Amino acid sequence: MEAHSQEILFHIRKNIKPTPEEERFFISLLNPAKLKQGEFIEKTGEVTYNFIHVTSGCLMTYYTDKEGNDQVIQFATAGWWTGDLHSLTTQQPSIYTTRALADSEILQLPKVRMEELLDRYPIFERYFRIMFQNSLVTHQKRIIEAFSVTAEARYHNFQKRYPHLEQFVPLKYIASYLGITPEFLSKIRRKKTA
Amino acid sequence: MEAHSQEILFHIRKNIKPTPEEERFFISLLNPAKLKQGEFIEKTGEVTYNFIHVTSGCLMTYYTDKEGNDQVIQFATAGWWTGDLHSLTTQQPSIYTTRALADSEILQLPKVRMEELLDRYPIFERYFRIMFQNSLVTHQKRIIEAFSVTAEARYHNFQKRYPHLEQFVPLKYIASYLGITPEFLSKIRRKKTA
DNA sequence: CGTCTATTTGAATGTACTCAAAAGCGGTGG
DNA sequence: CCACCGCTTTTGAGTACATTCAAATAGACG
Repeated sequence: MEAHSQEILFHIRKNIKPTPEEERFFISLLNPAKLKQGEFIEKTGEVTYNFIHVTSGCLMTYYTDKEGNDQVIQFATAGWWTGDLHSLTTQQPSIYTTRALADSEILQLPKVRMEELLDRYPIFERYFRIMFQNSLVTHQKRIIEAFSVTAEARYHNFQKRYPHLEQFVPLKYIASYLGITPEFLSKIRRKKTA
Repeated sequence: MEAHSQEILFHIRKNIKPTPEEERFFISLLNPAKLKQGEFIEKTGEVTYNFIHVTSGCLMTYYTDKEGNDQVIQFATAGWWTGDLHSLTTQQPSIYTTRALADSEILQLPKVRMEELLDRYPIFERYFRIMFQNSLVTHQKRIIEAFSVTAEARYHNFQKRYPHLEQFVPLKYIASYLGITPEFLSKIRRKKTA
């Protein structure tokens, strides 16, 4: 079994305790892939066929509105799942784009394989239930923050929460994630450094 | 079987097809309750012991920050689940308050009963997995909207999406849900009516 | 080294907030 | 049935946070 598989099993075992057979089957469904920095894995307008697990590197998912402005929804580093859940579920064209911010390794779980998995071994229903539940809690907090905290405070919280990301994520994407313009983020940073 | 039970089964059957025995067991775990308008069901600082399903009426969940400002997270009408998932999972004190906006009927699913249910009938893992997955999609869209759309447009989207809510929810709570002040919502409304 | 993109800076502007006060509305008691 | 009280909603003036636009500077990559 490869390093890839060990990585994802490590994350899964934090939440559920599958049998060796369940683990083996799960791993057998995954398609590994490597992405170069800047490479796209899912594009707006296309249907999403895979749920994506990040083994190494970093991916970002963003929404592009009619005016062409990008809004970053998520940065996904090792151990995270990413992609467009809505498109994956409904097989409608995706409203998001996902691309690699750094050279990355991913594992792709195709929708139909995922359904097979869940039908055969319901313990994985529990796994994804817990993942989504935790993610929901995080999303709720982000909504609160968006509405009740200034951009400056949001940036400082971001730095505390994801210290490693600031190292290599271009500031304009961090600005987008925080819901502000790159210019304003620059002004916030000047203030702090001064 | 009471009206209560039929209501919740109706919603569950949209997502999964439980056996009669599974349905019977599920229903047996629920504690019905009635709430008067304004009544609290979960309070900040207290641990959440129940997952709450709304059968009729309307509940709202909000976060109160250090300055005492309320931020409405969710309105829950018939067919919705509500409460503080984080507190329910971790048994840490809740950061949210949940109260009835109108006379309401709810079904409470205690945490320990929910765990029993999920251990015994994994089909309910699927049910909650789907619920959380759908909720996540909605939350992502709300984050996008918070950051990339003006308050005026958010209000109009809200009107389209929840036309029935505006009938009886005080405007100040709608303002809070939209992340704006009641004063500013009033100004938006004046503009439209004029 | 030159080119392309990311980041910074500054001035003018706009969106939404704060504070204070008036108006509207619903219930309750005399 | 009306008057009063408390709470919600509206209005207005002044202000603050964040944006837009334009341009300069800095970095990264071939």
